[in-house]
Amino acid sequence: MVAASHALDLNLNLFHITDDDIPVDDSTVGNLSRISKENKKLKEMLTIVWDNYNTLQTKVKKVIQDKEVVESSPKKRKFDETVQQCLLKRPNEELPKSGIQRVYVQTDPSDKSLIVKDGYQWRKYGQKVTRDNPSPRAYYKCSFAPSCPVKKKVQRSLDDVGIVVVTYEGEHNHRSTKQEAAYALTNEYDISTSERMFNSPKARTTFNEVLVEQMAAYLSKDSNFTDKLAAAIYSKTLDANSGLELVSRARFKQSINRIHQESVDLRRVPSISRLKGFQGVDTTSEDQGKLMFGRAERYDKKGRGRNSSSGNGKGRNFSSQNKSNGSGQANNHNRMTDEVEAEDLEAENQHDADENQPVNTEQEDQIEAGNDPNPVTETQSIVRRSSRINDDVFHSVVSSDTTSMPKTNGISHESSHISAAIGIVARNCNGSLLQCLGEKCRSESVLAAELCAIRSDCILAATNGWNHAFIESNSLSAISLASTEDVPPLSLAALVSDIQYWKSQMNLQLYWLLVHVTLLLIKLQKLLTFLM
DNA sequence: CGGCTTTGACCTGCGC
DNA sequence: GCGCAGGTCAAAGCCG
Ligand SMILES: [Zn+2]
Repeated sequence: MVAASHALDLNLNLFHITDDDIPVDDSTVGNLSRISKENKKLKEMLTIVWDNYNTLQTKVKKVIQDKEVVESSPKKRKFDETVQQCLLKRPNEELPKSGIQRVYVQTDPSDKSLIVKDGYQWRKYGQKVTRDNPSPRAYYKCSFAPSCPVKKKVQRSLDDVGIVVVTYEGEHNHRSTKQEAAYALTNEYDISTSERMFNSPKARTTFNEVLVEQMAAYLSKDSNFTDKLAAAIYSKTLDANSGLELVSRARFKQSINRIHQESVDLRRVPSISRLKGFQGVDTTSEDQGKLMFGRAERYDKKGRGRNSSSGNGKGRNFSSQNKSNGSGQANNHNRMTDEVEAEDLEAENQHDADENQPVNTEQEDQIEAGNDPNPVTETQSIVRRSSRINDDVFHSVVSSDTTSMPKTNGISHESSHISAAIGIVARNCNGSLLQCLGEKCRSESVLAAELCAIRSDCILAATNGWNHAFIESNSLSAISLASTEDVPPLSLAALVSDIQYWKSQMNLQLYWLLVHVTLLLIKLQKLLTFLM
């Protein structure tokens, strides 16, 4: 994330300064054009990465298909127990006849529904009891039918009731909903789109404002760049003033200090150890099943009410389940608090904190990262509650930081587990703290830790009933994985499944941070034009 | 009211 | 042709 490291605070404070028409020196302009170029490069890279990702995904799929199907003992199923659509175990099996694909999905045996979420929308058109299998077979057509010819059959395995066999027939001639979202992320949010957004007063919705503000807040973490810019603007102001002071130095200094302070505060916010009354949650891999268990239970409870008790032609009663949306929030909340057991921390308004206590953030960050001085990666994700256009709901923001480090002497984070710390902070659009919690997590890879962070964000959003929240991560891989309906790597399937579950339950949206970097840079450019 | 599920009826292919 | 099993249709009903 090169672009993210060149940050500029563009929040409202700074905009007030711009009203006074401050000139900018050439070095700043140079910086900006450089960033602009970098951003372009990043976008190109993104396209390449995305293509590579898809290629890789296809290859992985193929490899998995070639692999022999190995039954795992029920005891070993620590992730996938009771998971509705956890595509954990069974590799796909492409039947000789092309276009027919069989997928084995681990589900809760007690759950009689035959719903397998795979990112596409289906319309059920039949259900039959088959000869030698007690559980019925459900027939689905793609809801884009007749334009899309894909059909699928879903039936529990005869050998293992915990496994659902899904037979796909044909190929979709359209993207899935998740692919659509991912595509929108990578392609639609290009410069021109952003520019249109910011040029049109109508389109400049509250949401976009918050989006940019939050991104600005995120980027202002890099005090290095804000320092430089602030200094540049300040010096230019002094030069240009020549007797006529457009901005009082005191006011300007105050603004700069504020920027610093906010930058410092932003660094402080995710720091778990600083949070009063913080109580971490250890979600080591052994415990990961918990969350899913709760989820599955809840899922199981819903949609039971409307089964017709009459049998079908063959004299068998079917119970079926509704789609998995719109479940009760109160229940949701209880579950979450029961299982996560994280204490919601007291809100802390950081804008009130005007005292300028110098903080060596670099040092502190290292301390907080743990004893290991060589953290592998840092993930930041942000959950934002958007205000829907017509709702007068105030905005709130939740962000989380993950710092991962090798568990053992840092040989390779692929071969050994890593431990990660996840701090989650809820904030409103002003940056005021609303809620904090944190957890430790041990995962098999950095990517898993990133997914873990995203999942935590999802869970927090769900806990608070933040429908339509936005979840951001600077890990493209994690976002991509969570946004595609393709079969994830086995080791990540549970996490991905969890994220997708919450995503659909709460209508969450996953974003890659670069998108917002782009948005911010647009605004930055506009600011500079204005300044000059 | 539209989209989806349910479910009995109907269609089709196959073996005898 | 008949019976059987798998697959599909479509009317009725549910639900947001
Ligand atoms: Zn389709």
